Order: sequence, then C-alpha cells, then structure tokens
Amino acid sequence: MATHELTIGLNPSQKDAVTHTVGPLLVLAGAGSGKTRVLTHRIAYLIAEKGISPYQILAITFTKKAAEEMKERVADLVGPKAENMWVSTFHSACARMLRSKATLLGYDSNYNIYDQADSKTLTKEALLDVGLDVKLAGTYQSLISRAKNEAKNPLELIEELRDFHNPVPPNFEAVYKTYEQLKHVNNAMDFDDLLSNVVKLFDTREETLLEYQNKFKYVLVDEYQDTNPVQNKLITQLSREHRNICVVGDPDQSIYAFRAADIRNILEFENNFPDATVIPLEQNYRSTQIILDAANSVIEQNNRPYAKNLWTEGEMGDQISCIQVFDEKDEAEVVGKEINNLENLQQVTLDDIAVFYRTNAQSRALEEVLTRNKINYKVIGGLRFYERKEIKDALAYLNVIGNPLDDLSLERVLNEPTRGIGKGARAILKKYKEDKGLQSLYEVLQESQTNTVISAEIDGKEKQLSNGALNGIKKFLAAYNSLFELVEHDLELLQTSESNLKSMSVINEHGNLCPQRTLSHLLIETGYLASLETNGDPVTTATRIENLSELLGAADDEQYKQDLSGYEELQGAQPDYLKAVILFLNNSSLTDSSEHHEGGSVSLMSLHSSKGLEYPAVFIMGMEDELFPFPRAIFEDGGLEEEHRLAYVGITRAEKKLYLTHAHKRTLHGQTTYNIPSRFVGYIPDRLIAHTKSHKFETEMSERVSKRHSNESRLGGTKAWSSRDSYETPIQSNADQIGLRVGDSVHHDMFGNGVIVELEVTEYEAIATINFADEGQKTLDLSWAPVTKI
DNA sequence: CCAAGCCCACTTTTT
DNA sequence: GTGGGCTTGG
Repeated sequence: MATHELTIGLNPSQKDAVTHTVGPLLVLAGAGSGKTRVLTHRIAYLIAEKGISPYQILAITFTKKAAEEMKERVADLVGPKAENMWVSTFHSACARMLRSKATLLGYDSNYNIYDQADSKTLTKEALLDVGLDVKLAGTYQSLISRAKNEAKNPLELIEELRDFHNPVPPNFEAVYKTYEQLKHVNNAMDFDDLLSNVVKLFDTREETLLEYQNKFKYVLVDEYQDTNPVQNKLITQLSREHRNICVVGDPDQSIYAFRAADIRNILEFENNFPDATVIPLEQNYRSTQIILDAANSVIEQNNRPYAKNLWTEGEMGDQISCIQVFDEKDEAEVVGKEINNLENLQQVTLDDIAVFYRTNAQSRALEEVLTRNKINYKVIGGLRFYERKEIKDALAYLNVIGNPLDDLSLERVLNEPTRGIGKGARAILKKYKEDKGLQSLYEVLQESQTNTVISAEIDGKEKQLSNGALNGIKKFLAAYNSLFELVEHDLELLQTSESNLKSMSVINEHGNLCPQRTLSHLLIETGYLASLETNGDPVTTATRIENLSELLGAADDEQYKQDLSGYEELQGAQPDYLKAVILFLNNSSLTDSSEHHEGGSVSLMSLHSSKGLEYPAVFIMGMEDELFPFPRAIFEDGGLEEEHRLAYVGITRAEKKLYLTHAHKRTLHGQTTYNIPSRFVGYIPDRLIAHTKSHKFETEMSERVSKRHSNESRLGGTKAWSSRDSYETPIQSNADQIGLRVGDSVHHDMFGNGVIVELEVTEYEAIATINFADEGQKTLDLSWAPVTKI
C-alpha cells in the first residue's frame, strides 16, 4: 500500500503522529480523536512504508480484546504478515518472554500464572506459616502487589510507610518472603511477577536486555495514562537503545490509580525522554458539540497540565437529558422505557445503547426490568468468566498436569467433589511432603498408593492417613492414571502412523495432548461433572454447565490444534506433548471473559469498563453525590479528580444521546439512603441540559405533601409518622418553620446523633448536611430521612 | 468429614 | 441483598 493511501483521510495532527517514526513520541489523544486509527496506521506505515519487519514491533494494549482488534485492523492494512507482530497486553508479552527465560529466574517454562484469588489463597498460607490471622490476607496481598507495581522492593515500601508513620502490618517481611517462596516451589508467578520479573531480568541480565532491545526496535503503548511504574520502567528499558517509543494516551482518562497506575508517567514523559515530540489530537469525531461541552465542563474542574479542549465539526445535537427519579426501581423503569422509545422512534438498535454505573451492584434493578420487558442485554465485567468457581476448578484439574508442582491447584480440586479428603488429611499430606523433602503433593499422593504409610506429626501427635482418605486419593488419581494410559496408547499409535489416531484420541496429529479432550476426560472421570449435575439448585447448575462447555469450546480453538513444535517459548516444556495444554492454560490465565457478542442487546457496564468504547446512546445511572462521586474516593489523595475523569470518560462515550439519572432514594447493599444530585450534574451548564422528573417521582412527592396536610389536621398520627411531623410540616414554607436550622443537634435512627452543618430547602426537599458523631458527614433529605430534633 | 447455618463486608479492577 | 468464609452440630 502506498504512503498516500495510509495517510489519506487523516487530519494534519493524525498524519504527523503516523509519519513521525523516529525518536520518542507522545500522542495526547483526546476522547474520540481517532487514536486507534492513528496507532494502526502508524504500525502499517512502519511496515509498508519504512520497511520495518513486523518482528521488530511491539505494540502494547491493556486488554486482550484491544490487542486482537488492533492486530486485525493492521492486517487489514498490510496483510497477513501482521501475524508476526507482537501485539499484546503487558502481561501476555511478559509471560511470553518469561516462557523462554524462566530458567534464568529458577523457574520451569511451564510455570503457572496465579490470578488474584490464587494469590490470596497463597497469602493466607504464608500467614498461617508465620502464625498470623488469615483475615489479614487482603492487607498483605495488596501491599505486596502495590510494591511490585510501583517497581519497589516490598521491603523498601514498608520502610517508606514507616518513615511516614503509616501503619505497617506485623511481621510483613516474613509473610512476604514466605509468599514468594511458596510461589516458587509451586512453579507459579502472580500477575505482578510477570511484569516485575521481566524488569528484574532486564536489570540483571545485560544479554537478555540487549536481545529484546534489538528485537523490538519500535515500541508502541496504548492507554499510556493507565500504565503503572513497573510498566513504565519496562518500556523505558526496552526502548532505551533505539528510542523509537510511541506512547498514546489521555491524562484526562486516567482512572486506574487504585491499581497503581501513575498519571505522572504520561505527564512526565517529556522529562523521561527530553527529545520527545508531543502531538495533541483534539478534534473529536465521535460526539455532538453539546456532549463535548458537557464533558469539558466536568474535566475543567481538574488541574490539568496538558489541558485539551475537544471540538467537533459535527452538529450541536440534542440536549443532555437529566431525569430525577424516585428510587432505583423507578430509575430502572425509566431507563427501560427510554430504551424502548429509542428503539421505536429512531434508527437505533439495542447494540447502539449502553448503560453505565459507578458500582456493579447497581445493575441488578435494571436487569430485572429489562428481563421483565424482554429487552436483551449483556452485562460486561462483574464476575469474570475465569473467576467463576467451576472454571477455576476445571482449570485446576488441568493445571495438575500442566504443572505438577502446583500444589495450590491440586489442593483446590483434591476434595472437589468431596472424596473424604478433609482438612486433617490435607495437613498430613502437606507435612509429609515437607518431612520427606518431596517436590509436590502429587508425589505424596502417588506414594500413598504404594504400600508406604503416610503419617506426619500434627500438633505434637503422630497422625496417619485414614482409609477413607486413602480411598479418596485413589479415586482422584484414577482419573489421571486413565488419562496417562490413553496418552501412552495414542502416542504409540502416532508413532506407527498418524492415520491410526481416532477422532477421540487425547493426542492430536502433532503429538500434543489436546486441551479440550483432556479437560472433558478429567471432568468426567473425576466425577466433577456428575456431582455438579446432582448437587445444587438447577438454575445455578445449568449456568455452570453452560460455562464449562464454553470453556471446552475455548480449548478447542484452532491454535491448540496446530503444530506447536516451532513455538520457541515452549521449548523447555516437559514432557513435550504438554505444549498445547500449557499454551491453553497460559491464555486462560491472561484472558478476559470470552464474551459472545450476540447481536441485539443493550450493554450494561461499570464506568471503568466503558473506557475505549462508544455508543450512539448512553445512560449514566446513579448520578448522586453519595454514589458518584464515590464518597470514599473524596477522601483519597487526588480521589475527586479521578472521579471527575471517570465522569469525563463516561460522558465522552456518547455519540448522540446522553441520559443522566439520579434517584431521590436508593437502596444499595441493603441500606437505604436519600441522596442529592451529583455535583457533576451541576458542573454542566444549564443550556446543555434538560431537567425532568419521572412520573413516579412527581406522584410520590405530591403524596408526601398531601399526607403532610392530612397529618396536620389529625393529632399526631402513627408513631412512625409523628416522629416525622416535626420536620415534614414546615417544608412547604421555609426553613424557619422546620424547627431545624444549621447548628441544631439531631438524632437519626441509623446514624445516631449529629449536628446540622448545612441546610437547603426547596419545593420538594429539605437537604441537610449533618455531621454525625459516629458516622461522619452525611447529606440527607429531611423530608424522608428518619431525623428528629434533640 | 461434611453440610447447614451464621456473620460480615461491600468501589472501581483492563492483567 | 448476596456471596464467601468460618463455626458448629451431626
């Protein structure tokens, strides 16, 4: 493809970003400014125009989905040679490097990747070892993770915390070291290790660093504002030599500080690379001017070193619709109805519509309404596919083969389904392993089946494995033994002739153990599937089985059927036939849910998950001050600015229509609150926004008023009502008559005693900010809240 | 050893 | 309102 074709249709800034191929480059890409287009065209330009080999390009994205999409789009431009390019997430690029370099770190190349849950289990084990309460696991885990992501030694981080008089959990060093050891003996790395181990390798092995510096002469990073220090260090190391580093991002969309993302990476890129070229992209091709103005008005609240102002050549568009609703059920009804309207009146399909919320728990009410009204929807995020119990169990069964040193996985499924191998039995097995210096629990299990007596000292007493437990182990091992027999048999067949293999062989024609058939063999032979089918309620069972068959489907992916002998990263795999299984396990650990994109459904997701997406019509629910901004974020350093950015991300997803809803009353986590509209709504100028109230809100509120009148004529009323009369009656007129003013002490049924610090009375509401002695400051609507003067 | 029942906690979370 | 983790009684 010729040059002019690769830059045609690009605006001047985009064109600069595409053709500036030498030296460090920072592209400040505002929302909807054609960032992906720039990235893909730039890669294509490097390959087609500059003759750079795809082997020399490393393109980093944050999600696997984004990586696949980018690869596809580059392939559209330059053809199939794009296949040789590393387009991947930080984690999977690192995992790939570590597969071939694991031995340098004392690991086997078939190491497992532990997710957060696995890592927590292991942290608990470490705590147990050190003699601390396992309830503290979360604290230790997050400190360890934070240190690694901040590119610090965890012990250094602890010192720092101490220096600033922050609380440090007891015996941290011992727990941390034990945790690291446990991982190592399990031949496993956690997510953070993937990054920090590569950095460590680059720091300590000059030849390895040189190898990759020379391989990746061109490095591109997408969503750079969300990189954390270790990721930044990694790309700095890689590109130090050739300096062809291109980072693309938007500081206004940095929303992952809680995961150690550091906005300074992008803000200080020019310090890191003083000769960097900076190209801002401010023309927006996505949203109407009104939506952009609204987004700008929110983000303007922040202190922004790289302030951008998005503009469009497109139309002004419709006003933003801001609807006050009664409660979360009403909110769901209103959104559901409006979705119907959109579908009926305009040329909008359900796929064009998305609903965002601050917390995943908010989706429930809407899901109920959508289900009832037969509107298809898909929830994105939430409980992820690979975090589901049945999926983790199934993968653990497979892990036992892929990495026999992985005791954590073995323990997970040893008694799942129950085989009479309880806590006591597991303690004996583990102690025995240590006493005998065996490598793994799997070895202990095997030994238990010979005539060896398995016994160990537990709490000062010598204990022996019960017959029941021995029997259970026998059953457990039988599934694996039968599998290995099949393997042996099939490998022999393959040796004589490929055509001898039957369609149901566990070994494929390339001599690799087939992940799908292996998994289904194990699920059946271990009795896992059968026990799933007979236990538990039918609905959950049905979903779980569905999930398992989806997992089996993923295992059958073409890539696992291919000849993997040339897959350099897996050279060290032992035994050789496990390559496909290891590759499958690797991919499964680093993949987000394999979402089936059934057409014709509304998308529901958290605001965080919405980053990078766009929809013609967007709803943002729960625009309330006690929810968004999230109260706890306000107290964190820079927390409110991050909430602003989150709102900015949400608003800029919308192409044409934007709806904001806020509920008067909301029940979340079983607690009811009475909320005022989010301050973010107030940031948006009136000319951009049309305020309406839902029917339910209107009627409920006027009922309140009329009830008040009738209560006045009666004497007192019920006890519940009489306590409200003291503040309800005067709302109709003014604050003086409420009998409550700023400075008054009040009692709240739930929050206890407090003092009113602010009071605002409107037609329907009396909004008070009350400082409670025990619960801190709350904003409440006095026309509803159970508050009395004391 | 296991299943039922109790208690708690609970933002966001690309990997 | 719900799920995970722990305790207790069979």
